[in-house]
Amino acid sequence: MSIRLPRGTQDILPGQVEKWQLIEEKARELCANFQYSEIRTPIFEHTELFLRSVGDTTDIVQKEMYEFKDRGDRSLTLRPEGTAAVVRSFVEHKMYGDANQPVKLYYMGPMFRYERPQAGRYRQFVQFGVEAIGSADPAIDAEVIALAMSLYGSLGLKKLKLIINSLGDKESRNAHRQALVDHFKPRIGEFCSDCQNRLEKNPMRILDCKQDHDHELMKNAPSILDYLNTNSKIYFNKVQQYLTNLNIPFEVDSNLVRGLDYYNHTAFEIMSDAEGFGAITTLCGGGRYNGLTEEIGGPEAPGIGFAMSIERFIAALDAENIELPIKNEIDCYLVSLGEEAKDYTVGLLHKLRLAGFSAERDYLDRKIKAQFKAADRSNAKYVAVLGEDELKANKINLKSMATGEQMEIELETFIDKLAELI
RNA sequence: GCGAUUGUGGCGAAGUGGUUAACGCAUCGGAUUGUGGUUCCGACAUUCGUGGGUUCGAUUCCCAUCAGUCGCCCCA
Repeated sequence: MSIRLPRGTQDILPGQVEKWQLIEEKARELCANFQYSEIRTPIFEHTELFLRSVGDTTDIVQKEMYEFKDRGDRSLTLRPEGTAAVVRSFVEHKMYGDANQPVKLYYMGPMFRYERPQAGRYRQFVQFGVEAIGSADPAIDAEVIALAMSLYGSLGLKKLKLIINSLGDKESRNAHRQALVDHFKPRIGEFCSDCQNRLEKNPMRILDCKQDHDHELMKNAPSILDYLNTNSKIYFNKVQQYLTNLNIPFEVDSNLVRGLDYYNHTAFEIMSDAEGFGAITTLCGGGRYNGLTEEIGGPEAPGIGFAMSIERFIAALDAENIELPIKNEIDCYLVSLGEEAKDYTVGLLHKLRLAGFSAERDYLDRKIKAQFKAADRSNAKYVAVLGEDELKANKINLKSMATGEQMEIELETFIDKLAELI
């Protein structure tokens, strides 16, 4: 049996990879306009980093980490998400001392989670993410959200839903937490075992439970929004005001609880509304993480960011039947007949390419008809035919595949002539 | 971790306890001795995910295993 790719991974083949390149290109462009710089961090980190940042009660840490020991018996983990590493790097390289503040970074690369693969879920997947660290201005929350929405918009996605919530600051969260415990505790026995565990560790995540979603205590559970203190309330209102100014429609959903422990204040998710998108609808998730830098051993530096999956981005594009402007054309395909002409095309082909044309020839010793078919299949604009006759006369026959028009050209002026035509 | 479902040529897809494993697309060759998207003709799976069992015989029945797909949990 031949070796197949590991479960939950995928090969991105020609024909698909162009979509990736286009999205990556757009993301970089947009980041340049928004003034975010790329940062590249390792694919793996010390396991400790994720325990401290993502949180050891989260599903990511409890059951999804690709954790391994290296030869020095160190516990390392393939990164399950990007924020932890970026913040680690921010602290490690003392970027809080940089002249430009806040520090605005983006990353793009593979993440790893040990899960059962299904639609829109992989063990290795690619995230594009952004982090703005060093500012607690609600305007930057809006900026980060606007960046994500703009990227989706720039490729034509329309059926998007932005959901936001505020988890408040520490004081608000604690007050809410207490209210939740008081609310659920008397009847926690009626909930699923997960929720029973959550009650003490992270009661907020009970709200996120789909199993107990219809329980009556769920419906009148205390909402975080009622427990926001004045500062948190002002902050959240500002974010909403800015989004409105930017003409970005959104919904507030007080049940939106992001899965990672480090979030506070603004949390948001962008979903696809497209039909046939499958069970997974979240394209992008993010939020504010004031306090995370301290968690990792640095000074205080409030941050916010998001991460989006490129796989899901593409799935959303497909679900909306959006054709991306991708073309793969050949300027000139060289058709040759006879040994001598074939030999000659080796050099001519190279010259064409160095002159800036995309050019190709046959390598399978095919008949002229098959060479034309190959040229047609690969969207060649022109086909140049070189046979014994042409070679003798020092000419080449150039044919436009669109019009069928043909002309005889002096071999010496061939490249110049082609340049005029294209 | 749990559940459902599928696994036949490059792709799509029929099929049966017994021998020639349909068909379509793609590809290659020819009709058209040097010209593309049409048409016609021809070629193209010692083999039905892998291992084991039942059987005189298994691609077809059973078991296991691996893999894909979808769903639950959770998430990007």
